[in-house]
Amino acid sequence: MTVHSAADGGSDRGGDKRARILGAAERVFARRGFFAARVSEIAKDAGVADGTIYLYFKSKDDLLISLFEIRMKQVNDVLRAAIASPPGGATATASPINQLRAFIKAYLKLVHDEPAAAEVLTIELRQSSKFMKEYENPQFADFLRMLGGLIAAGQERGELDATIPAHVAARMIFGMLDELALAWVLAKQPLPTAATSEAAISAKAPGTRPKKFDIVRAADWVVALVMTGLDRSKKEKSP
Amino acid sequence: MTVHSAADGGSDRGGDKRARILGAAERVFARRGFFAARVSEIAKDAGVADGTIYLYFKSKDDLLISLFEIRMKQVNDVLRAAIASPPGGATATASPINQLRAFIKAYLKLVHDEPAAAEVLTIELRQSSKFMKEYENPQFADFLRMLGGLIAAGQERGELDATIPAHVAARMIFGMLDELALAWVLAKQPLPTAATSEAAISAKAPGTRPKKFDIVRAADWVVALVMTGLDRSKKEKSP
Amino acid sequence: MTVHSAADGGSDRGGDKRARILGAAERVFARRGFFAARVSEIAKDAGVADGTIYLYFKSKDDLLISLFEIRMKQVNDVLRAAIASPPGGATATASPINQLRAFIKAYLKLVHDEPAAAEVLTIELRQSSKFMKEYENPQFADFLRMLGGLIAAGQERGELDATIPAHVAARMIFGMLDELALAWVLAKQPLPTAATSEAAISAKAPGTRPKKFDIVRAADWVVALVMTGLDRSKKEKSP
Amino acid sequence: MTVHSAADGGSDRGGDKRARILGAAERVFARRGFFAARVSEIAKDAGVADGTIYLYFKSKDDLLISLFEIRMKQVNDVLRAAIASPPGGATATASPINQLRAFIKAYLKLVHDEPAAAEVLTIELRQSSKFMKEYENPQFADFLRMLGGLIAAGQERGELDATIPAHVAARMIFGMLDELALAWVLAKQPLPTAATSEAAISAKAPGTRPKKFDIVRAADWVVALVMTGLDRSKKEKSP
DNA sequence: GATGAATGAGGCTTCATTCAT
DNA sequence: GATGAATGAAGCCTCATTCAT
Repeated sequence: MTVHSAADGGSDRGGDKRARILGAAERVFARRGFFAARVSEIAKDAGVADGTIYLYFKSKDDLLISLFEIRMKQVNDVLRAAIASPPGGATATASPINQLRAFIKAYLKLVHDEPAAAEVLTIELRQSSKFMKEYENPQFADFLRMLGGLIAAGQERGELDATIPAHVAARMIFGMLDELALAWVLAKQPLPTAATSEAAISAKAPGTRPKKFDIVRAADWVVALVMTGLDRSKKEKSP
Repeated sequence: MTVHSAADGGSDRGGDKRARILGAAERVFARRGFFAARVSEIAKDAGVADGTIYLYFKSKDDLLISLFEIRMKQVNDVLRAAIASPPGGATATASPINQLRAFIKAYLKLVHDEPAAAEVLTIELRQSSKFMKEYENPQFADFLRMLGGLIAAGQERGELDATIPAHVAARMIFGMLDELALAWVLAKQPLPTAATSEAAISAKAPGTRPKKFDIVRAADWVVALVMTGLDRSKKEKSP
Repeated sequence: MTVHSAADGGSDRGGDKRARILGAAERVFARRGFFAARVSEIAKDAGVADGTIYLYFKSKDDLLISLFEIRMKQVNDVLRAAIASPPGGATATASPINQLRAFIKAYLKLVHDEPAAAEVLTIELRQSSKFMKEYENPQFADFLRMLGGLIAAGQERGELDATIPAHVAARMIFGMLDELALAWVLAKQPLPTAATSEAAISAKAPGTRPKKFDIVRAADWVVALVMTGLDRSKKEKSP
Repeated sequence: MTVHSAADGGSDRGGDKRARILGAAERVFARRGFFAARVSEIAKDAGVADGTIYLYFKSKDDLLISLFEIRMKQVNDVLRAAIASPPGGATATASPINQLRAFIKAYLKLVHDEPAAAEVLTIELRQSSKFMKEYENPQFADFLRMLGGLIAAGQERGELDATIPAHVAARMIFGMLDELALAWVLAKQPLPTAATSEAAISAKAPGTRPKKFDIVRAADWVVALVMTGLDRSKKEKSP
């Protein structure tokens, strides 16, 4: 799945300039970070002239916002599909709990399958106060609404603990997923870019950059934590 | 608790320039974001000349790193104290579970008491891949080690679920705390700065920027989720 | 009188692209100024593609020069006709003085009838030292020669003061006409373009932008000044 | 009189950066025209770094506006002085007619003494629609008011023809002065800059660029035209 | 002839950092 | 130590012009 999703017969030629630019932007943003990314580098990576970028996007900011919206929409689409169709292919509508499980698994699978997108969503998005503070993202609101709706439904059925407000629970779950995604994404790169900045700290304290782990499998851990929690101390209750 | 906290004999005179600069940097970073923050604005806010900053810090980057390390160290100190002393003042060593509860509550209380610091820790830290990717933060490693150690201890005692690796669980919990802190910090500002940039999106989708909530109380929710999870469907509990 | 005036068999179809482009250029130059005018805006205004302009003109510069030459030639034609035919339709050759009067009146009437052309001639022409300094304009030379010739003829006949060199007097009269035209052209626009630039000064000092006046009537004032001057103090001399 | 007027002991060193920049801007604007002038060339000519210019001026536009205002103010000061003190040093207040004469002579002498300033005032000012259309210049309004006031005073005394509105007469006189200044300024340069632009027309039609003339002496011609006009045909005066 | 998407050189401006005082 | 005026590298973006269709 490249950034331009749709059926792409491999021919990256033609009028797909916009998609090429988005793809290049995603790579360069992931490589350098939004602020350190140079428009000229994106252009070169996309194989177009600098000015061409401005035929498709209003500004560098617009490029990031567009990228984010496209990606977040894809995420939402995938998640919506995941919670709509029960894994077993059963036709019965899935229960909120099963939907929640599917949601978590689908999200982390997406991170695994689209690491570049994951970088944009977990890192770049936070790069600019413009996006953090000024830019209200409808796609992200959708994401939270979907997750919160699942939880609220479960609470109404009495299947999920209702003491935690659904939208807060949604935030917490998103935080878990996001942090796992971030840790996994950062663990990936061995930083081949010989850090030019003298500010770069060379001593890599072990422990911060976690050993690479299986993010897809981590979904089970998230489900476990979210569903049953960590506490096993009350087992003595049972006679 | 100002940025220069301890070991500051009250003399806010003389060599406190370093502390004044750090305080100003924290405010300006929180106000503008790291990249949009201007060194000259920090200098003015601190009441020193631009050049003076370079007598105490190697660069703007160094300023952020120093700020982060000081704050994170304070956080770690507070958390260490919180898990060391049982809330009741009892001398007995607290159980891992109680320590975990204390840890979570102390963290969110800190966010509440020091919002400027919270901004630096939750937002600025992620603003630059320079810091995300190149800078290995020993204080953050300590934070994770402390949290992970608590969980590992609980797992060894059989009080906490051992199927989730301790360091992964620590990440998940940190993600929850961090996301709540972020939501709370961002909910705060009513954005009085009349967004001049045309890129600013005017339609403020309700729901993205959450209504202000009680972050201290939210600690109970985090504890609830972490300890017992959300699932209440196993009604076999009842006899 | 549109820009393509004569020799245009009415067929506004087909090869009139050149004329359409010139007309659009005149409007856009008048609206924006030469430097701020965009070739693409001219193209859109003319209803042709950007590239089409380059089928008819070498460059944007060439467009301005062509426009100026065409307009200036028209002006010269009108002026030549005006000084050739005595106003009363008499066949007798007009005297230089009457020709001078006719010249002045015809010029200002032209400004009144073709304000877009007047803008090009009074404003755009001076917008670029490229045109002021590098481009020697034969049409303008003709204009000055015509006016200077009139004056010289009058001087030879003893009807006009000969102390002022004819070509200098021509310059002075052109200056008067040009300045009046400029003042009149600028007085016209109520500046509907909500000045976005912060450089725009808001305080509109009354007096600079003159109230709109009757430029055709102003011809009489020019004639009066040129012919008899302002001085009325020596009238008491005569017994 | 350099751009920074005041007592300048020749030492172009010290804190006079602002003045050096203004002087350089005047030269470069005169040499290239406002639009073709490069900020970097101004900086080099002033012997400062590019960025230094922005310590003293908000933008390139601001530089031109500042330059114009300073120069125009100097012009107004000189003219005010000229019409205040009768040439003979007599203490009696000069008559409007004499003031008008003094005004005209002082203006053209100024053009002669400060050709760079004259270029800015006659050419650059008109380079941008920003200045022509958006920017209302209070100094130029003062100039016109001064000249118009002189004429109105003469008209009230009955010494000057009252059929021409004073402010229109002022415009006409300014037009004459401005056109003469322009012709003189343009006549000066032998265009040593081997025109690089292919658009440059090489054939220099003689006649357009007038032979250099004595602009100070030309003041007498302007006075003659303004006072008595050109018409000498009414010989009925004599007998 | 006509099109208009693409080009790419180059300008204005910002701002972290330096260094003479 | 402290200052803050000066520096100058470098980026985003514009827009006249070209050329494959």
